[in-house]
Amino acid sequence: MVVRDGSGYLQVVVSKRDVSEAAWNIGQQLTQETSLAVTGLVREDARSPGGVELTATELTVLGPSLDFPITPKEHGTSFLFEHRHLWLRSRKQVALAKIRHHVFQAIHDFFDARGFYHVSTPILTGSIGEEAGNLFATEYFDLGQAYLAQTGQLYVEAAAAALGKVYCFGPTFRAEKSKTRRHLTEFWMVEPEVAFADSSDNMRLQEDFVSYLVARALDRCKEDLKELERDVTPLERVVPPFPRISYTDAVAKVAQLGSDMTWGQDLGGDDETLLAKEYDRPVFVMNYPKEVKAFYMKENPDDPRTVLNNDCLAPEGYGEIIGGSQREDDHDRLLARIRAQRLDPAAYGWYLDLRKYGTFVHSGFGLGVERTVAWIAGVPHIRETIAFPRQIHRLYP
RNA sequence: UGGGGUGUAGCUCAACUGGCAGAGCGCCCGGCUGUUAACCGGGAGGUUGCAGGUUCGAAGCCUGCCGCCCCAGCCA
Repeated sequence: MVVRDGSGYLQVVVSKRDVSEAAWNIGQQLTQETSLAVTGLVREDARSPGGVELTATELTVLGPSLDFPITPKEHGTSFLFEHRHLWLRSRKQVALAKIRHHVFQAIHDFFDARGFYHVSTPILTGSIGEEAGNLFATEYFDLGQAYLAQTGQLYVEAAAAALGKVYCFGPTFRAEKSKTRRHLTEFWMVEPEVAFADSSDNMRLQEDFVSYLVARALDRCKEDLKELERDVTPLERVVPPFPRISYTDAVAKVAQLGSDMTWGQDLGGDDETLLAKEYDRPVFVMNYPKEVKAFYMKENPDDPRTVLNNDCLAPEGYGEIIGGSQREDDHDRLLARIRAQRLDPAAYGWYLDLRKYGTFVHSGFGLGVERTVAWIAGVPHIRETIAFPRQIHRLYP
């Protein structure tokens, strides 16, 4: 049999001549996922996977397990997600959980080593954010509606004025009715924000950051990547600098490759895949049309139809893992953008204040952790990269 | 929200043109075995998603409803 304690797997051999009759009988009755205590002798043995195994001398059942629903055969996704609390114990799910852990740890290590401060931004917010239609609403005492945060960015801009280099890292919520392999209604996003950094500085930080996360996974998750049968050669190519292409050039390029999109539209999922396939590492697409992007992005002085932003597209069809931009730091221009998008300036009073009292060039980005983990681990759907995914049709378990 | 698909045993699926509802795995009983998703023999297990309709006869055809999956949009 194989036992598991989280640190790894160990093959255990129960041999009739080495155990009491009672222990032998227990061994005969053992079922899948029984919780047990085993005492014995560790031996090298070429026949064991891993080369080491344990000859049991004592065997105690701590918690029996009858009719464990997840058998070693095939199951469909609906069934597995209904039993997510038990599915977590499967080898591939354990490997994914470990990769996720190391990515989380690497995020904190990267920013700490570069002098960033971690700031906790609120999950309950007023109506401030990007698009009101995508917010989860709840009652908030006498103050009316509150919403679950869909970004910490605006808050982290305020913190950057205090601390220079900051990041927030937490769950974010989008009430989008999205049903694709790249979407969850609750996901984790890390959002750095840097004072006195422009759009170019921002992309340099992004390529260093993404490369660091990949390198960390390659270093610490060898066994887990192997368990998932992930071909790591594409990951080994992920080193700075990443190629940069303007939105305008990207449109021309995907048109050449057969897409029918035109200047002014956002890049669709197919367009992103088409473009990403042209490169052997993540690629930056810069300076999108103003109309398809958020109000807080700074206008591009060289081409006022566009803004100083960038997306970062992961290779192998994993799509957008980062959206970032230089922020509009001029009070009057920002106010004009807020009005142009028919947002309520009163709700953004504090955000406008940041431009009123010692404004400064600053930039930042948001990286979707589940998308990043899915790409690194090579799994087709991001819902497996989080222990209990929240999707439009799933709230259990 | 739109397009496509799907729903049959605990699980994964089959069942020709509408003609006796089946297999593998799991489970139970027995055997064998340094195993790797072990193997061999036997057994139990069904309101074919729900409601109605057509028909001598419906898992299959028709109508309505429900669930799920994939893709698109939105985005990270």
